[in-house]
Amino acid sequence: MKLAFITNHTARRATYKKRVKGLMKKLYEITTLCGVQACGIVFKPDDLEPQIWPSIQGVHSVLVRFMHTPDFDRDQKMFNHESYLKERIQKLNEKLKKKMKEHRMMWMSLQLHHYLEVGNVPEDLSTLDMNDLTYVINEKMREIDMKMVQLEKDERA
Amino acid sequence: MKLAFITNHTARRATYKKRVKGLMKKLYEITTLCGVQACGIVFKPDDLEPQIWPSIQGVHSVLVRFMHTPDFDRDQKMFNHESYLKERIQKLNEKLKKKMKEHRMMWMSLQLHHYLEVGNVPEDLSTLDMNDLTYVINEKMREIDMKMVQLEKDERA
DNA sequence: TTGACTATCCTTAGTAA
DNA sequence: TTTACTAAGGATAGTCA
Repeated sequence: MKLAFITNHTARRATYKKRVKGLMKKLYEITTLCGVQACGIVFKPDDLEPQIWPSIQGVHSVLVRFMHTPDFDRDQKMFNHESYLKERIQKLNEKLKKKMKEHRMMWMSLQLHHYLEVGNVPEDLSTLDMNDLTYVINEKMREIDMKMVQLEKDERA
Repeated sequence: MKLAFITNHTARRATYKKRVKGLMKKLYEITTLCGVQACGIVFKPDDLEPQIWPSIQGVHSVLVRFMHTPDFDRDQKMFNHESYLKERIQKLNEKLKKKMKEHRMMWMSLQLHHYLEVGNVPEDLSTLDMNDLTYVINEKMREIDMKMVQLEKDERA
């Protein structure tokens, strides 16, 4: 097997699940066998909460020790909340925008497919003034799209 | 082999050396294969410097992120204004996603209906009243707009 | 101590239910 | 989606130099 990013989503997920379990087991084993203190932290891209070993308290304990090692500059602004927040929100928004676009396109194909296969319409929508509604909605959608484009431009600038 | 502390000093040292190497390799593999962010720290009792992966900078990067996870904040009782803000923005993002999804579904249903009606659109459409659904949709639009503005503000702030 | 070297055991990718 | 299974390859305890 090639040691490279697994592009297939389900395969990657499966591998991750197995390997994270294996990793945590290895951590448990080395600490038990060798009497050392260890911790591990793994962040999945879409998961806010990390996988950790052995526990929040355990990780914390290791981190405190780590931050007191000679090499580590304690005065670094590593826990500057504000700058971290900004960065994180920006990334979140980028992801969100991407997802929104993808979803919209997906829905269009799905709906079209549904029409071609089944050929029916939701009944509660059949009495609406479609011209007015679609106009308003399309306007709103365009505004949102433009905002998104603007945001992307701003980010690039 | 029994999974317990190896009392023999040399044997323990040998095992440690091998297993630490294996552990770091596993970390490298899971990050490469699954595109996740991870770090590992191991302290030997007699060694001041820990074994780390991937590097001081890499560990640092993961720790910054870890220090900002909700659970850790809660554990640290760091209920300051910034973490409150972060939580709020997270909730906002979630709500926005939800609204966008709802909105997309409705919009696509409407679009589909419009599509189906093309060719035999009733001529007296303009006499139909906007009903409750129109109101609901416009409400949702406004909410989405407000969230977008809020997010943009937060982003710039 | 360290660095091979293997036999054994473990992990896990792929597969199927 | 998860769970179970298994062959293949990988990790490593024990050993020797």
